[in-house]
Amino acid sequence: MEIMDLSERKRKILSAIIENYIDTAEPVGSKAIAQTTGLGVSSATIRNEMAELEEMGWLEQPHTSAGRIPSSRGYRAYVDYLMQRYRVNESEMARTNAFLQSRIAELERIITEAGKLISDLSGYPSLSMTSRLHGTLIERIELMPVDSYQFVLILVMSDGMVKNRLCRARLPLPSDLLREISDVLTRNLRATALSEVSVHQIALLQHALGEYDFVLQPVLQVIREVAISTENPEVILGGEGRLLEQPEFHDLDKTREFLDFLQDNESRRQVLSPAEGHEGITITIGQEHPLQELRDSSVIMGNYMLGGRPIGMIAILGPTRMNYRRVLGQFEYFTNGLNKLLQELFESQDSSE
Amino acid sequence: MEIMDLSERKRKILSAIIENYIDTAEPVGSKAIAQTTGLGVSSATIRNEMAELEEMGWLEQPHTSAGRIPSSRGYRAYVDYLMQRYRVNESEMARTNAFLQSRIAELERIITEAGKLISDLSGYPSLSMTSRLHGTLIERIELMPVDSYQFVLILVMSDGMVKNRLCRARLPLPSDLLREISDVLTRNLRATALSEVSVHQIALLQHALGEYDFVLQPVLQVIREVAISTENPEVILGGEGRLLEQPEFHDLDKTREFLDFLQDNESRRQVLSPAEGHEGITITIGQEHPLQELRDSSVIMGNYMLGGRPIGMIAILGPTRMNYRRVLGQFEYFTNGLNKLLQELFESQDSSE
DNA sequence: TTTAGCACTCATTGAGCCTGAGTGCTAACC
DNA sequence: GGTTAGCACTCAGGCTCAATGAGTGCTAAA
Repeated sequence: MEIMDLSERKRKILSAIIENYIDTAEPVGSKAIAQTTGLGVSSATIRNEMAELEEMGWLEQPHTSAGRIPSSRGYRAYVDYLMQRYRVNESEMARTNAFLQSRIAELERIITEAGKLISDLSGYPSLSMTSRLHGTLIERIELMPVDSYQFVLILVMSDGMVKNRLCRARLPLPSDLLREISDVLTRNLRATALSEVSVHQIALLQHALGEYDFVLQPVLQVIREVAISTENPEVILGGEGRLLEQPEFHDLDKTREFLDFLQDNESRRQVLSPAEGHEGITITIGQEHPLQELRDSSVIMGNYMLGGRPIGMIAILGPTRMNYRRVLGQFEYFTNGLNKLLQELFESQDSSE
Repeated sequence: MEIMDLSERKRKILSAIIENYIDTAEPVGSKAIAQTTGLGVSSATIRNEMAELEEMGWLEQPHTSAGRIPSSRGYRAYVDYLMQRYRVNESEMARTNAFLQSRIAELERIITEAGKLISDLSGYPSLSMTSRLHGTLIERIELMPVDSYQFVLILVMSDGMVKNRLCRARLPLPSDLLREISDVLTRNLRATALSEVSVHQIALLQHALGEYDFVLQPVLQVIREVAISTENPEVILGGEGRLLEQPEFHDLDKTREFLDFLQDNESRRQVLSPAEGHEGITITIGQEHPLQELRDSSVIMGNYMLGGRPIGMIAILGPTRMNYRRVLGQFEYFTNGLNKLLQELFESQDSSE
């Protein structure tokens, strides 16, 4: 039986139960529904309807003499069909816009900062990950003097990503020499993917640099590190403390177990796995998630693309009783803004090539 | 009465009680002490000693028929005089050394990463903060091309700190033009403190850059942002979830309150305040800390210096029952390594000027 | 000075009971 | 046929109360 085949009244009752349960975290009784929904029928009628809704699998009962709580299927129907749109309020808009306008132009950081913001707005913990794709190439390598023995190594990638590192030299390096070395490095390594720097190239460089070949060591190390972090992106967890605000995490032992589980980067990546390849927003509710550990949780995930390539993901984690309406509203508002920003960025990049 | 005026036996008993309590988080009884310490006296004797220790203020009793727990004063004596050194084990050494050798040369990051490591090793949450002092000057400003409309702005400070930002231009900027602009910027702003860039300098630059003066906007913005973050350093909290592993945080409401308190950056800075100006390691136990919120907690703080200037702080947060012996051992081992590394860095910087 | 022994205290635990919220069902009503 | 009032029933949560046992202080003897 599809949700839309139900009577208007049943759907109203189901929505009311879900929203009430989301608010209170307590099983919802027939009396409360009769009073609050204004359907003009008695609690007995509601009881009959509720019994049917349970039989059809939209609701569950923790024990005989308790009220009803939504099943995963109930939440799913709510999220997909019943829920009304949440209007993001002034202050949420303001915070989001201020964030987007600040244009923290390093992509890595924009995503992790965005995770914090989302966690702040929603009141649930968030996960965020930047996935830099293999397509990006070395654009430039520059060594800039700090003092005569120290220099900053700067690696610029074709998509504008920048890595820098402070290095010390065995020999004094005057700035014009550094500039020369930078040119040699850039000429040899430009347009190479990070993971494809060849032995041949290295040998050439070693030859070209002569007694200054020691600068190759940090250069290659940075390249290796960036390549590795590209393949094993770190997923950042923020606002974990907010979990405690949810009554479902009042069981200390379980909560600790759950937080332990979230400590591990590999686990975090698996939390995000259902959204892989899905553009836009993905939601998993309760058991829908492949991970056992998340059977009592829901995850709202957003995948961000730049010119067809995935560049990052943000997710919000909450109990299945999460406030889908509000959180989705906030998430969508943010996602739209960010995507517009990314779009602009992409177009400007595009038009200039 | 000073702790060292006590009899050898009393001190042994006090140590044993503290260590037992640190392990179990349960009040310690006379029988347990009689059995485990091997003093060869009966529990009755221990009882007499314990009663005296309590009278002198080293111990407390939660209620008449319970065992004893250490007072703040007791912990203090333990930390200052009684505690034996903890020998850092192989694996802890290995992790610490690997970390230090990786030489994450950006100071900002070394401190925050260090916070994570310390939290991992100790099992308690950690705070970390980089305090860049006002002494540092602009060393160089470089604009590097990404494509014809985009460039990376790189700000290098005299202490090797680097900030970068991806910028878009209104006009195409060929690379030799960018190089020229970089030279103009660097010549005009070099050796200026971030907070002291003058209106005069800006006017000069504006004049010199002509129609390309739009690049000034991002440059000045980055300078402003870095200046602000210098004065209001962010204190980073890591491993907050580990608090839950401590039985003293089994009271959900109090724990949530505590975590809320730690959400605020200003509070975090106040947590670190007792270590300000103190080189080396500072410990506050229970009520010793000026903050009311920390009356049941202890804080171990380390201040890191480079050439006489404070450059960062790391702290571990735990219940007063924290395992001082182990944590201090780990903290000291790490601090020594980091200080040696910083020392080297400083010397090399020094010798080259 | 140490110890054995005893009376006492009190947090913790579990059993038993009560209460109230909520249900399902039935019979009457519209 | 749908709706409702009413009633018997269920069960989680909160309460009291007694039993348990870990631990203490004190005293008298070694």
